[in-house]
Order: sequence, then structure tokens, then C-alpha cells
Amino acid sequence: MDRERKDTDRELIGAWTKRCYFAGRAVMDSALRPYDLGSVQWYVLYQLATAGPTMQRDLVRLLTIERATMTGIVATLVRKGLVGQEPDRVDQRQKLLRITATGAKLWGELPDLSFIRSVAFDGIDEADIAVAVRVLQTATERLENQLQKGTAS
Amino acid sequence: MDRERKDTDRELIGAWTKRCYFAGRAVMDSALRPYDLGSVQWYVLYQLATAGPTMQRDLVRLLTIERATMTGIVATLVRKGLVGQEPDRVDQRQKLLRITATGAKLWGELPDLSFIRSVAFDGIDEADIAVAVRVLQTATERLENQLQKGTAS
DNA sequence: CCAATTTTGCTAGCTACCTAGCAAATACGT
DNA sequence: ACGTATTTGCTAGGTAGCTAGCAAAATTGG
Repeated sequence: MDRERKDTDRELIGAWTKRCYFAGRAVMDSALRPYDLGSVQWYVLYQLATAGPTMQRDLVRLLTIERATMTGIVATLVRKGLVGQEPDRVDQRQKLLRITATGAKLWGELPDLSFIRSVAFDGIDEADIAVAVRVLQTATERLENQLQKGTAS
Repeated sequence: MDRERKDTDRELIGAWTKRCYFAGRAVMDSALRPYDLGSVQWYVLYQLATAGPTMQRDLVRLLTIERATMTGIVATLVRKGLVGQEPDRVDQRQKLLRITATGAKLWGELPDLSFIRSVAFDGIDEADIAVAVRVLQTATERLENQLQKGTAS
């Protein structure tokens, strides 16, 4: 691999990272559209259906998104009647989320989404995937670190 | 690498792709916030400052986003007075975009953003980056393909 | 030359992300 | 016990993405 190729990959990786993220979301969104569910709404439902009632702030940590973002997603699910939200008994600041009967019924009707991962990665060398994960993880950690420094000023 | 590790990487790559994309955008957004510019607004300005006046629909293809998304971004830049938008002489459907004097002035004041790529990828083996690009590109192409099929039904 | 099709950009309405700043509740240190 | 932190979730306002459907302009095929 010559020098030019190297430079090109460094320039391309950002664009492909973005495009891959949106392509995956597009397939997921399109599979969920008949059920009027977004990709993150699906994930919240998955968590509540699978692990049982969960504190909103724990879900924030699981998804690594901002509290304000979660507020909106939960509000949508509550409005649709799929999720219940009530203050925790002992810590009144926290909200406990719990899937409703309607939510559980919908969850049971949803298609299996594992085909998405298969479509994307079947047949790709597992070692290559491991390398990709390492690169993405390293870059992410450095960027998040940089953000701390940049914001701290 | 054992079987468990393999499965784990396949489960992780989606999450890290998303997180890496948002981490990069966060650093970019934070560098541009003092100038009241978003990351894609920056890219449009970059294109117009570097390559000269450009047709809106060509920019749509360059960025691989939807026409409706571009409409909004251009509207914002026009509202801020940084970009001019006028119908093309020969094809009245198309809009020609051109950086304004104000836009060019702002462009001249913007900081160099190449530090972002350096922070993220300096010191990472170029061969690993190449592998990551290949994995992301392959997955993206397959997912975009799948979307065609899923939508065509 | 004209009808049908394609291209382009728009609006409306949605998801999902963010920051900034607020208020209430809890935790902590003296 | 009490004042100061910190934690949690909220609102407001902005960016960037999407689909669906419209209207105008251009292209294409008979």
C-alpha cells in the first residue's frame, strides 16, 4: 500500500463511518415503519421487555446519549401508550420506566431484526471486524477525550 | 480469538460506528460553535469557497444526503447571509449556490479543523485504517442494497 | 409537436441528536 | 442540622437526517 492510498483511507474513514451508521439506521427504520417505531424507541422497548422496569437515568447511560435526548424519546413512548413513567419511591428525582400491556403486545408482534446484522457483516472476516472495532473504539475515545479538553477551556 | 470474542465484535461494531460518528461531529461542532456554524454548513461553505459556485443538486450528490435535507441547510446559510441561491440561467429547476462576501470573510476566519483527524487517527496503523474502511464500505453497500429491495416491495 | 416521464427543489411532519439553563430532590461536609 | 454539591429530568431552541407528496421545468418517445 503506497502513501497516496494511506492518505486516502484517512480521508475516507470519516465519511464511511457516517454513511454506515445512517445506512444501518435506514434499514432498521424501514423495518419498523409499519409499527410506527423509531430505532431508539425500539431499543428502549427491547430493554424494558427484556430486562424489566429500568430507571430512566440507567437507560441514558446504556445508550450513551444526553438526558435531554432521552426525555424526548420517553415522552413519545408514553404518548403512544407503550411505556409507563413514574417517580421512584425512594428517590423522587428518578423516573422508573416500565413497559405497558399495549407495549408488550406490540413488542410481541415486531419482526426479528437480526437480519440487519447478517446482511451487513455475514461473510466478512471476523478478524477484520475486530480490527475495525478497535480502530473505531480508539478514535472515539480520543475524540471524546479531546472534547473534554476543548470544553474545559 | 475465540468464538465469543467474534460474536462480541459483531454486536459491538454498530454501537462503535454510531458513537464514533457522533464523537467526531461533537468535536467539529464544538470547534465551530463560536462561529455559529454546523458541521454540514461548514462543508457547504468549504465546497463553495474551494470549488466555486456549485449547483445545489451536485452538492446533494457530493454529501449523499436527501434533497429535502439540503433544502434546509441551504435555507439556513442563505438566512445567515453566507450563501446566495439563484435559479440557473439555462435550467430553471436548478439552483446555483455561491458564497457571499460575508461568507468568504467568515470562511477566512475559521480555524483549521485538520486537528480532528489527527486526534482521532494519528499513530493508528494505516493498514488497520484501511481494513476498517473496507469493512465499513462493504457493510454500507450491502445495507443500501437491502434498503432498495425492502422498499421495492 | 405533444403527452408522459424524470428531475429538481419545496413544504410538512417526523426521529434523534445536541447545548444551556432551570428546579426539585438527594447527598455530603462541617 | 444546615448550607453547598450533585444528580435527575425538564424546557427551549438548534442541527442534521428522513419520507411523502406537490409543482414547475426539462427531457424523452412516439
